[in-house]
Amino acid sequence: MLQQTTVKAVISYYERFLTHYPTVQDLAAAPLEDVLHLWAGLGYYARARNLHACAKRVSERGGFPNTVEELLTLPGIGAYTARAIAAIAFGRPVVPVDGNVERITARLNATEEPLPAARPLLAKQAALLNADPDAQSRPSDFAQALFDLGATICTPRNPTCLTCPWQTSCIAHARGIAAQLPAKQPKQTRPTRYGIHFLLHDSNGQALLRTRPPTGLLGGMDELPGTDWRSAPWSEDEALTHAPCLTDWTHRGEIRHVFTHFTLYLTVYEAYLPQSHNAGIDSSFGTFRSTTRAALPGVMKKCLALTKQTPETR
DNA sequence: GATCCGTGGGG
DNA sequence: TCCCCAAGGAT
Repeated sequence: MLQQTTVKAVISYYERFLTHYPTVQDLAAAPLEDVLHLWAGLGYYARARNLHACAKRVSERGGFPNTVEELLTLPGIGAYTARAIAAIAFGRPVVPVDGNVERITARLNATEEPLPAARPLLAKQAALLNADPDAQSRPSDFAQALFDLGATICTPRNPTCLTCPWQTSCIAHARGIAAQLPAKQPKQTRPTRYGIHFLLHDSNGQALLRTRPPTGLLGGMDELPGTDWRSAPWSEDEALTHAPCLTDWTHRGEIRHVFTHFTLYLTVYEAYLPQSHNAGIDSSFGTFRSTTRAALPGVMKKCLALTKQTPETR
């Protein structure tokens, strides 16, 4: 959960997750659908799919591997997580390299090569950080101390070098360039995409929902039926030709959602099916289900939040 | 190596 | 409002 996600955002999800799945066997035995439901809103949903697959592997092999090499073979576990588990759970003297450790390392060594090209070099330099026997004897404490140093002192902006225990050995600080490191490659502009989605209620308080393909963007998550997300905006007439059925659609509003690599604007139409008409909708648009039981990503929760809202509350 | 993959908070 | 960044991994 902590991959690319802040502790604050994770905590409530983590606690709820462990309540449902106290052991790795519990997680391995759970349907992926339930796992995605518990993950909904946290983002990077491949992590949930990988964690579930990982639990199955661990359960099948009768326990967790305790070496970096074996951990690396598990789904969702890469160079960072393998070392974090090895150090924190199994006391192996390795240094997990996350964003914090990359930043600390770049500053200690005044490494000016920009990310991401500098990553292999920073990994080699970071592996030497625990050369001190005291560090080697407490791999878990040392790893977490590095995370905390990066989170509280050696921060991305305005690092508080005055209180840093490593100030005297930091080359970047000596040169007065700590705050500028690590350098980063300029990023490309984020494109914009547009889509239309339809919120159709039946007479039982359920909504028309469909499940996205198992991999890729929002893989395995649920959504309101709608159009593709394309670079050109949709006209109202064109949009309505993609509706699940002919009925009295109300333009309910628009939402904006920023993904990692594009910004999305969605227009939402809403309608209520009369009691006698909740059949005859093509299955490609989904099925009528409870929205509270669905695995809805943040972008779809925004769409649902538009229902019956007045402009003043928006 | 470059891309793809969410969401929330801080400055 | 906008940009940055977060206990990264897979393809």
